Amino acid sequence: MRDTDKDIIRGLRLFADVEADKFDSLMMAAYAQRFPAHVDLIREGETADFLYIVLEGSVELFSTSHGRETSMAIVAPVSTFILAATIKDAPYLMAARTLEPSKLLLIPSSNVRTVFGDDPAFARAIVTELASCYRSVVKSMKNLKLRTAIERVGNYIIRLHDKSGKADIVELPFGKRNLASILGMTPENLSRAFGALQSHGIMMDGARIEILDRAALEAISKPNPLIDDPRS
Amino acid sequence: MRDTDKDIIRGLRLFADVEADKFDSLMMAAYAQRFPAHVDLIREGETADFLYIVLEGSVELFSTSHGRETSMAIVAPVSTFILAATIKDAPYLMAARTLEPSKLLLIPSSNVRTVFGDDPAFARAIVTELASCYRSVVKSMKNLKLRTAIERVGNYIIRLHDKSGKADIVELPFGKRNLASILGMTPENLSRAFGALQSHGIMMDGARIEILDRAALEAISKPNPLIDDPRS
DNA sequence: CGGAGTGTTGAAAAATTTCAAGGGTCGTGG
DNA sequence: CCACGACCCTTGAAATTTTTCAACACTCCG
Repeated sequence: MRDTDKDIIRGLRLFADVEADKFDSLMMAAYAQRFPAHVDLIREGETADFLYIVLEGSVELFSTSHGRETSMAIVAPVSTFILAATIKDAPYLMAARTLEPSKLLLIPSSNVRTVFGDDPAFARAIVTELASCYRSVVKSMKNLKLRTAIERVGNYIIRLHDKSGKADIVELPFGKRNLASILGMTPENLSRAFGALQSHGIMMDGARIEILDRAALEAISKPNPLIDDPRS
Repeated sequence: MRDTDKDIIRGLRLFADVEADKFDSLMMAAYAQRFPAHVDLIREGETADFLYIVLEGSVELFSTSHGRETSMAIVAPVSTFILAATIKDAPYLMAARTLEPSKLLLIPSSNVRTVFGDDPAFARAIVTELASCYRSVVKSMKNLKLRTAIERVGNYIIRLHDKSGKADIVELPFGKRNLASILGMTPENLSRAFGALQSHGIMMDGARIEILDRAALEAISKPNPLIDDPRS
């Protein structure tokens, strides 16, 4: 692995306080690799041989059952995925594929578990990361169960707006088909939701969204920090 | 705390390998308490002062947003709840109330975090428990997003059947109103789903369900181990 | 004996999905 | 370089699912 990669990884909260020799032993076993877009990385049901970290690009986590498919999450840099399966040495509950050309770090699960046992700082970082993942899924589930389709779309736009530093125009970070699946609806329904929201403070133009009236958007979306706030 | 309680707790996987003095320091700070049915234990947004463990009875985790409410999970003995908030010292994302008279163990969050740092065996147990919780929510979410209402109800019955050791008659462990919310539908819709399933291998009688034709029930429910299997 | 809470059923309303068609973009191969 | 096909997004209309509203039976408890 290249030293520049190593520096980036060292900077992650997950590894920040890991002892030097433990970190080196993890990195020795790990390797960074580039993948083209739309490549299958893992399949549901396989056992978790590696912990993955997205360094560049983005990865879709999705699940399938009897002919239906749904996106569970999109992982952007810099984040881990399938940490829980790695910890439990259990089969993946979600499949993963690249959405765009991506650079990933793969660390053998057994090494992760070993260092977890040897290095309390790493253990603490792992458990914090896992707790964050858990809370993130809980928020997704609240989003799905407590909101209508239009509210979900509206709040998604509000979050984009916040992330952009309240820019006048925000851009969808991936295709509407994927977004629809993440938000638990069909692409057609997402299209109509965007249409409906144009009377409530936004103006769509392809993947670009102009925020004209944030207050109106909030009025119909009813944001809730305990669902939307990425901190907490 | 009574010694019999202590023995029960010592038997939990979470505490099985904890060093004796660490365990005692946790138990010294903890207390077991009985609560009547339908008592609010915690509210969303409060900070996580305690880790809870259900010793007897059952607890509903639920969430609210702008006048709507949904059940997120029902916690049966012996399990923890709100572990992630405890670890992160963050606000609860879910509220909790007893469903029936219950006995709970409350351990101050700060003690949990301290022992987590001091005792590698406890750290490992915590992270395993948390990973299980995470995987459990992911499965719930797959259940919601990949299945129709009838399939969710059918698979719920199949799980009950399995848990009972394939008894001819199984009993719903809590009210249909709660079950409907857990399964992401209205009580009316659950009623109709039960009705529809009577042509597919079951016979309802109040809270009792007779399993007449497991194969027919599976045919319409399409079970999937990566959603339904509580192990894995 | 009320009265509250729970579960069921029917009918109407609303939300969502499905099906079908068409416009647009992009990349590849002729 | 252009044409074609593949894919994505949008829109309309119909079908389906789900929710809502209303009424009613039943049980449990005070």
